[in-house]
Amino acid sequence: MSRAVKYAFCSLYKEGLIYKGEYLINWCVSCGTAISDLEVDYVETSGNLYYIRYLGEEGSEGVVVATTRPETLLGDTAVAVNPEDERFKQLIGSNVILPIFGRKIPVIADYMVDKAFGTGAVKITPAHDPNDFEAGKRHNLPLIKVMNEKGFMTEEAGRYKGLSRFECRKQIVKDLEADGLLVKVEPYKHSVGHCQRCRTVLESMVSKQWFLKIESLAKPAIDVVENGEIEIIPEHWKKVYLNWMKEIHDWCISRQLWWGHRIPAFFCPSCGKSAGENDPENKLVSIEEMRVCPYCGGKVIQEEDVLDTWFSSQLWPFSTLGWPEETVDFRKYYPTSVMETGYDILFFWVARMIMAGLKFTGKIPFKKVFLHGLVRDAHGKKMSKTAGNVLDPLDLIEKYGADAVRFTLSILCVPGTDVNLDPKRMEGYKAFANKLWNASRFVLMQIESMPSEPDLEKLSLWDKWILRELGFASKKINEALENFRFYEASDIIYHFVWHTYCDWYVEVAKSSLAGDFPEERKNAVKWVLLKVLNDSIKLLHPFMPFVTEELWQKINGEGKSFLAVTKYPEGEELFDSSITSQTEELCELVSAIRNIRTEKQIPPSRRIDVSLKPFSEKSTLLIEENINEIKTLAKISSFSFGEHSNSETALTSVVKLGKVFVLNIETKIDKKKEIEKLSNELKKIIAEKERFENKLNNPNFIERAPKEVIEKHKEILSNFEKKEKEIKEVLEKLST
RNA sequence: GGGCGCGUAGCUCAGUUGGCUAGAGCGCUACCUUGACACGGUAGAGGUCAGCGGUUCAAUUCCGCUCGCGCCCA
Repeated sequence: MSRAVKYAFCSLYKEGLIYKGEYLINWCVSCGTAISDLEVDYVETSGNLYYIRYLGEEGSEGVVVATTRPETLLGDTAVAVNPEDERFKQLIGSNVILPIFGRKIPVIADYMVDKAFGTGAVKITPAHDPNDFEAGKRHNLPLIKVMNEKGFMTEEAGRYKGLSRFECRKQIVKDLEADGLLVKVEPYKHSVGHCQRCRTVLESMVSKQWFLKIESLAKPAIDVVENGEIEIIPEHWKKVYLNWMKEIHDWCISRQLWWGHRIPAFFCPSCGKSAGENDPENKLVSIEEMRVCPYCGGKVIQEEDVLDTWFSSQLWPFSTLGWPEETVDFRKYYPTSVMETGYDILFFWVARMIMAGLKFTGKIPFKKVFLHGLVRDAHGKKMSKTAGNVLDPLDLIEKYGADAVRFTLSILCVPGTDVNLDPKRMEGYKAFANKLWNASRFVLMQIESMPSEPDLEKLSLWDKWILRELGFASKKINEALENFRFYEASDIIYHFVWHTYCDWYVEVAKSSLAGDFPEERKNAVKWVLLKVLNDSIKLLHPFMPFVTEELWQKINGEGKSFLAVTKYPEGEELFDSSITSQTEELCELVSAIRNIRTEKQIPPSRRIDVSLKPFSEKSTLLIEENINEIKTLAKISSFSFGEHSNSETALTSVVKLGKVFVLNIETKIDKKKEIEKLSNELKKIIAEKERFENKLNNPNFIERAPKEVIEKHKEILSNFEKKEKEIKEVLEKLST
């Protein structure tokens, strides 16, 4: 790594892309180091706007400037106004008198000045303000440094020398007041740059630092993202990336810290040659230790400064593979496929890896960049030690298990959104792991020996249904994973295992395994139970690696194979859609009966007799074929079909998605309550029905909407009509 | 100041080219220890999709404005 960093530095240097220069940098007086633009935190701060009069040359009233930092006036070398500002036109080119020092400074015209800010005139301190520094370069103004690296006033500050920047401000304000030059002070909110590391207010300061010329590196890095060679996911960040890259500034790569890669550059006290400044033959950098000056043979001294940590991090995709050596790994694995990281370091790291990759290897470092959100606390607050809301992953794992922690992060990983990590949520997924464990236990209990694969076409409706659902789930999970929709993939497998497999299929299987059925049928059910469980475990493995591997071993034989290396189920559409619709109809019926049980407060332990008013021959046949399962699921002792007339104790109904189940259950009913319930239901249905009627009566709708939509609407309408009719009939019977 | 994004159930969030009666998890209510599972089961309650206006046959979805919130860059 160290060698790669030196290599990178030296080669950039020899190409003339690294230079040392006087530059306005962000300086932290407390850390004693320069920091990059990206390490500055802007904090909204209440301060004051000081209005200060700079008198005219011949004692005229001159001009009033507004500033938040009066102490910097000591380093002022001009006053600027907007060239289009009528108020100051006649002043441009004349001089004004700098308060306190009495120095003459020019009034210059520059478009950077905002006519609406303060008085429309601003003081220019090129050595201590980034905008002023740029203006100073444009107008050839001298740089006067009035503050040192520790935040104290310099020689140039005259009688203020030695004061801290804050004391100096107080004193200056006092002195201005005494001279009658302080026009007014008004409270002012502005954002002030703070050091990300120590929170100290930063200074803009002229200083000698090492820089990397970035423009020629940025161009190709813009191209590869613009033309899609590198894909950023979610796409919205592409815009953010390009925006930043197109306004990129030279990168200040030196730091004055005691840790980090020391810059491999040297200077020679005897001949005065110095890397980055007057090194015409680019000899004063070296990957190897250098002792003597290549120009004069004198003893050289190495630069004390170290490199910004991101300078080495940018090499990561290839330096980890052995670069700058042409290793086997490098040849085999570079470029890599996916870079996955938090969006907060898109600029710090990702952008720089792309630039460095293109520069040093000539290739993109990765094909895709997946940016996930940041982990925050349960209510979206940034975790911080001071706020005391930090969650330690090891504590969470201890409490909920690594599988639950991992699954939770995965299901919360919605692209573009931060992760609000609520331990409560983890509890739910710990329960899920437990559920899976118990379901597996049940399946293993049923199976003494491996069932043989049955003829799929001969399977029962329920068997076919769960296999079909498994196929869908697998397919959707694969799609979701391919598109980095981890939350969706996790959600699908969760729902499938718990609410499809456990809630329905396992319960149905119980009735087949317990009943008096031929061995062939039982074998088929066992095979399906196991097949679906095995595939579910495979599907779940990336999200819950530990419990799934453990179960895999238990089911398929300890140490015989590893789940991690089995093929991930791809999923296919099995059988036809009638399997789904028929099963759904049966589930609706079961739910309808259960609903009545609850409403009529029939305890689960009590078996009941049910008769159902049939709605079609097909349905009747379907129900008869699956009567065993229905009886188990709804806890029914006897089931029959029949149109019942009125009965004091029996008639009731349940409205479900597409149907009205009119059931006779032997229990007392409260007619009044029943009528009330159904009337409410009827109201809702009529309202919905009318909505669809209105749409379908609209000629524009019929004309412009696509055919499928119209058909769908018609179907829904007819369902509502049927329901309305059924409910009305029941109501009529109840009220006679 | 410039840019980006977000306001959907009590909480945290899905809802992919506009088209079923807007979903999930947790929480909540009622009933239930039924031979895999109380870290469980069954059935429920709960939403004028922030507000206003526009485009459209049709808007949670597209556009504009307002209010509230967050982030990034100056």
